[in-house]
Amino acid sequence: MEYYNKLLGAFGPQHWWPGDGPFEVVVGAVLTQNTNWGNVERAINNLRAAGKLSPEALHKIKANELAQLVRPAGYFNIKAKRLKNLINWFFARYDGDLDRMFSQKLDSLREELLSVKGIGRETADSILLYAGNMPSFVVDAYTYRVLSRHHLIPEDSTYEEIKAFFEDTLPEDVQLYNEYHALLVRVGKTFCKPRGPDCQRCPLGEFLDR
DNA sequence: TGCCAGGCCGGGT
DNA sequence: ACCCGGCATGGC
Repeated sequence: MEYYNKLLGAFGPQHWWPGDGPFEVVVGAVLTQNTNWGNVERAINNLRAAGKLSPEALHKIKANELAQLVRPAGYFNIKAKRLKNLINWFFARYDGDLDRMFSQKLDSLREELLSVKGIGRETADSILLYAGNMPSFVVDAYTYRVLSRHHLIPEDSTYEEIKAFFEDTLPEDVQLYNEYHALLVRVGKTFCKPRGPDCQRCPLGEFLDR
């Protein structure tokens, strides 16, 4: 919580995924896998312009046509398949009804999402938190890098361990999880580059090793 | 120009 | 149980 307050004080609210509706967040969560958000926005704009930004439209569209629309997001063939996998499951299991899906219990819904090919932990947690407003902390490469560089977690921590590190010590608050993750991405982008120390003026303090 | 981006899967040790 | 290559566009 102390780190959260430092980051919030340094950067202010990041307002991630506020509007646009939960379905767009679901789509964005898949498209942003290992990809810059700016490219994801282009892909989403393509979908919107083509009238394909709805569960029904994505259910009907063919994977190869979808791939061309999401091309700017990179890995477009694989992401088109992953989106189709998710949407097919979503209709088979929940009849394309987001409210029904998010009325499930968090843990069981998370397991269901993870069973869809192409939906891993971060994507599942992003959907749960940012689309479903469910308290599932999102871990990503920045989270790991920032925490391990500052020796807040062991180098060999797993995803689930890092997730538990936050969930076990923070109040279970959706808005807090939302903002904290966004702030960790922000501080990671600004100060914790993949290479080099370059941690001057980091709100969490400097680290000396790389 | 090379490196990086809000990962995940599948195959090989 | 890890480790690694593949997937691909756009910005700096």
